[in-house]
Amino acid sequence: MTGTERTDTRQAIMEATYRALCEHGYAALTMQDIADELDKSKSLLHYHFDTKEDLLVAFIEFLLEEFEEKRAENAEAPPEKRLEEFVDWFVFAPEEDDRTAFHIALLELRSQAPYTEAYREQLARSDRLVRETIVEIVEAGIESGEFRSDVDPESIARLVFATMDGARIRQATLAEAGYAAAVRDALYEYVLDDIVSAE
Amino acid sequence: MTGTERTDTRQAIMEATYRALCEHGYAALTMQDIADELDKSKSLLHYHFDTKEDLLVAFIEFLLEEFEEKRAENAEAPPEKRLEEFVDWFVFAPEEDDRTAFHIALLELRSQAPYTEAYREQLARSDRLVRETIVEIVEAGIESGEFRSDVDPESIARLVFATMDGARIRQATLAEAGYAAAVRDALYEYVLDDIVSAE
DNA sequence: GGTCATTGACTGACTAGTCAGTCAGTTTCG
DNA sequence: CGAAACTGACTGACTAGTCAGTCAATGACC
Repeated sequence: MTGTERTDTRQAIMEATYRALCEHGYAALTMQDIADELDKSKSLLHYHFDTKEDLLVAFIEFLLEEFEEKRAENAEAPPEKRLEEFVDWFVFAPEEDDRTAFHIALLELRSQAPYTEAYREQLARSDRLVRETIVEIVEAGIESGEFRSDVDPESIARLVFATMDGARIRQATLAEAGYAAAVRDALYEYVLDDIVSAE
Repeated sequence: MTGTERTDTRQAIMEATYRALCEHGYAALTMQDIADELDKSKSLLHYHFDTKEDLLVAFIEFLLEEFEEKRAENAEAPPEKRLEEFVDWFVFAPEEDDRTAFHIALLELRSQAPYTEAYREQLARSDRLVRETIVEIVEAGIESGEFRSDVDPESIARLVFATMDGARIRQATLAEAGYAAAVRDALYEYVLDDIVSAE
């Protein structure tokens, strides 16, 4: 049972980190903030993770595992619906504050990736994972005849991902509510509708 | 001359800030770093700007003025060329390190905008400015018959801007050289070529 | 069954370092 | 001279990481 308990504590630390990030953001995040959310001492965090960086790398890994689970869930839906769900996943949080705060914190963290190789590696993994997900959806759509067959799934994946990522970032940093949704609509109008419509 | 000198010193501070940002990034930037680049004392910075935040707000303003100048320069070129130049401006720095480092620092700064209203205001101004620039290009293209007339310039501007911004951010944070150029190519293939080609 | 050793989880007090901002003064220059 | 530009020494607030030690649970041994 000790093994489980150790995992429990680490799980609790990850969840406390999530809450602390939402509340304070990444730049202002202190080990004390996480400890407060956990209702344990700061020393405990250092007992489980040598450094703050180690803890946060573990946190990104934790997020990736969650994404992988979610991805497996709706892998069986029809491509058009999967694509729509995926795109909407970005626009999410019309006013769901928690999620917006979290995305902002994640952007702050991402902005440190150029200086921290461990972050960069995890984020590169996440980039591959998301792009592969889109590629799979597009390939499935082409195979089933729902999508036009003369498009390159890799190119589309890159385009869709960059666009929605940029839209979400601009919305978050400008605090302008409708930004991401407006870009999503433009993405559909000028790109995705053409691809989805039968040839 | 005092007025000019004051401007001179402030100009020098802005340039030193630019260099310091490139070298250290935003998160790690200290007033001392800027003072070192300026070859003056840290106290002098506080003589001209009350706080670090004030200095950086002035720096964003300085950048905006530079962009406005540059924008005015090639306002007379044909729309297709202006659009291409604009998009390429994002992709810039295939390996021009200075510029990449600067964009990373700017991303770090942008990631603090949700917490700092003064940053947010300046960035909102910059967003409007860039989008208006694209809108103007597209409108000019429609008027001259070079672009398709059934597109909404505002939508296109939003789409192009979000896409290229996202691409540049992903390239910078993942340290993957070809990312932005690949997205640019996809953007042309699936969006811009359709718009530019005569109807 | 009771005592003793061991271990993992956890804490509080501490250190060492960083950095924005202050202030009392000096230099420069018109 | 007088004002603006500029400096160096200093402070106070803050924070990651350390360390000696507490406590409860587990297990070993007689």
